[in-house]
Amino acid sequence: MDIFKDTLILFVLSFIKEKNKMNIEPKEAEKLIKLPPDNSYGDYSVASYYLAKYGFKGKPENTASEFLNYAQVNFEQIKDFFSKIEIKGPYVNFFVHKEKFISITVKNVLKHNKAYGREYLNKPERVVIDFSSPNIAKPFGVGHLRSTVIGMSLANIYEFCGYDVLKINYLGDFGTQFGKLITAFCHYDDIDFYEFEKDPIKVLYKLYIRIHKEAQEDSGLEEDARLRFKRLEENILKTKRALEKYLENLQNGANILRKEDDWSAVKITAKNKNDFCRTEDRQYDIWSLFRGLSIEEFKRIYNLMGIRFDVYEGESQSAEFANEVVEILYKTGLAMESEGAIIIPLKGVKTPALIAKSDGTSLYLSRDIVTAILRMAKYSYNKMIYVVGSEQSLHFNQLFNIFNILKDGKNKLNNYPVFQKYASSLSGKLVHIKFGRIIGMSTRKGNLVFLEDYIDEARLKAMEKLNERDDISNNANAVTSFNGENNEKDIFTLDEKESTALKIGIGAVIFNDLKTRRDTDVNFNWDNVLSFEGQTGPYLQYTVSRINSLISRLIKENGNDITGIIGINNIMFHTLTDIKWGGASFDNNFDNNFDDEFSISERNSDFNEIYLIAKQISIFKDNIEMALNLNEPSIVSSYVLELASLFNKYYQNYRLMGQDFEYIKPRLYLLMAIKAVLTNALKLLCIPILERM
RNA sequence: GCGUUCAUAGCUCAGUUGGAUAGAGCAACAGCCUUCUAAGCUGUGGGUCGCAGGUUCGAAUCCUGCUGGACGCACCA
Repeated sequence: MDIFKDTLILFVLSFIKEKNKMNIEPKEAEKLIKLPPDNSYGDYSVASYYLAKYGFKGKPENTASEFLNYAQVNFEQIKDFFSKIEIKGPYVNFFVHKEKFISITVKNVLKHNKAYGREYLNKPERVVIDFSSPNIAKPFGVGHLRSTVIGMSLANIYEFCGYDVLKINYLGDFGTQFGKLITAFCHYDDIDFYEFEKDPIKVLYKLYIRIHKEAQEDSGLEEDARLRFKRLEENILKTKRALEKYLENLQNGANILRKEDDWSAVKITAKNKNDFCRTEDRQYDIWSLFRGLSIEEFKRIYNLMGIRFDVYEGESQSAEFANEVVEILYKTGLAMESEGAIIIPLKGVKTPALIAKSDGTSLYLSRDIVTAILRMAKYSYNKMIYVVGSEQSLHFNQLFNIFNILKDGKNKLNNYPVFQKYASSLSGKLVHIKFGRIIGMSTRKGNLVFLEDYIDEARLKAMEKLNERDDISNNANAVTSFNGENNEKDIFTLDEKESTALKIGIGAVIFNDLKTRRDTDVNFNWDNVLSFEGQTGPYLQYTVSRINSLISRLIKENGNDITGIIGINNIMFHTLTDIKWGGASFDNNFDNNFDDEFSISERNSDFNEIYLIAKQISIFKDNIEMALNLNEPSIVSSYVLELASLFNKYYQNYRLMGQDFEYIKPRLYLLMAIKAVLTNALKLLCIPILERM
């Protein structure tokens, strides 16, 4: 909340009302207020050219002076907040009472603390976010990293803004490639089952590469793979349920578990492997095992990064109904035959949507149609967001267009009432949040990079830096011989050091992906990622631990004075350890009863720097809103970098330790406010927060 | 060929949705640790916003054309 801005908005609206008898919603008028590029121009300005929309037709400069006139005559109404008005071209610039601005802004943060930035929640609409979505039986590569971190961050932002968010991981667990993998598993008899138990995914990945190569020369293997996949699909279709009935069950909340959810029942060893491979039905069991092991592996990595999903789904779950849906669409004339395949012609899209192959089997697109419908029946969402790379734009364009057609052609589906209800309701509710590719990402050897190796490089670099620092402080000890009191606390145990290094590595990796706008391709460069200076995750983590350390030192030094301060306890003991990151648990406790009076005088030499910090803090909410509306986490990234930079400048230039308590007190509040905003922002970005580093 | 998208400092990117003098970070150079964590801070240099037109009070931003890159374009996902 920015009471200065809100006051100014109402003031402009009263001007519009008096002159042109128009009533405008404050929310709509927000655009009229701009922030000047430099605070020598003022603190807020009214851009008069926007007033043309509200009946002020003349030259912007004339409108501006008309408004200036009004503002001067009615200055009484806003004099509590503003001290001066100036006109400059089309802008009418307002200067705030800065001392007041600082204390109101800082107090506002401390009052809301962990909830700062989310005081006004949006309607509790349900949003499904579909992201990450790796392929099973493959190591988690960096290819899925962007979707994962952008999706997770968006989920956090939506949740922060009060939405009811459902995070879905839609696994790529279906397709002929898995027939190939089963073939490989059965074909090679030199599989090391000891290794398989330890790191099943790596073993499977190697098998896949091996069979892929060999199959190019041996068409028999291709044939075997096709056959095994067919058995797999048959197994799923054997127990196929009727779509109408199934949808009805879903909407009634029936929890229908399928067999693949209990993969742990399957245990394959060197001894019984052949039994599985030879039995037609058991192709399904083999695949089910792969799937289960993959999910377990993915969860381990997500856990490492502080990422959690509400639901794991897979394409295989939609495969069951794909053929039936294609059949319905064909029978009702919504789809047609072309060159033996089934298509849906689309307006505005040249390539018709292909929903079934000429051999009748389903495709990615048809399964996605099913998935969106099943999810609607199950979760009744207001909006579903697919966080998928921009190379799939055409696919989603086709998918969304199909739902427009199903809405227009609703009547043709009268024979399938439940299907009709859901299929026709999806138009306009689906969004494709696309992002650019990572270019030039390869290992030193030149191949696909696994996420874990990537994180590990960053982790090692962080470890190196931590060790460097140890060396420096050891040398310092040798020379000056500290009294040891603070020193003892500052030294990491080996465990702490290792977990810190890991979190720094993760912070570096995640922030590197979230700092640029989604839609631009990311040029990958090891030197960039492994540099922890400037606009990086570690810089932000460092800033937080630095501010944290300063706060605790100040509290320690001024302990007696501080305990007497009203309201500080609630904030002081808001330690960093109780902050969960990535898991998105946001505080709803909006009021800390913080009402201590304080101010920072304009006469102090650090006043202008403090004012700039307060200004940055005050625009947090605006930035969150923008990030939400544009589905763009990088807005939060830019914001938090700027705040960190302002703090670091202040920290470097003004020393607090050793000052009078009267001087320290308001600045201590400021520090706590900065810390609260920084941690709130970093949480939204899934950057691990460190108490010290 | 068609479609989508991008082009801003040597490099990586911002640029408040058409507004005031185009900003950061790396890298380069020059400084700052007996004092709150130097993963930091201060300063210097570095720009025909790909090119050419157009729209208007006003364009890095919108429109058209061109150049160059990325991605996609029927039985993969």
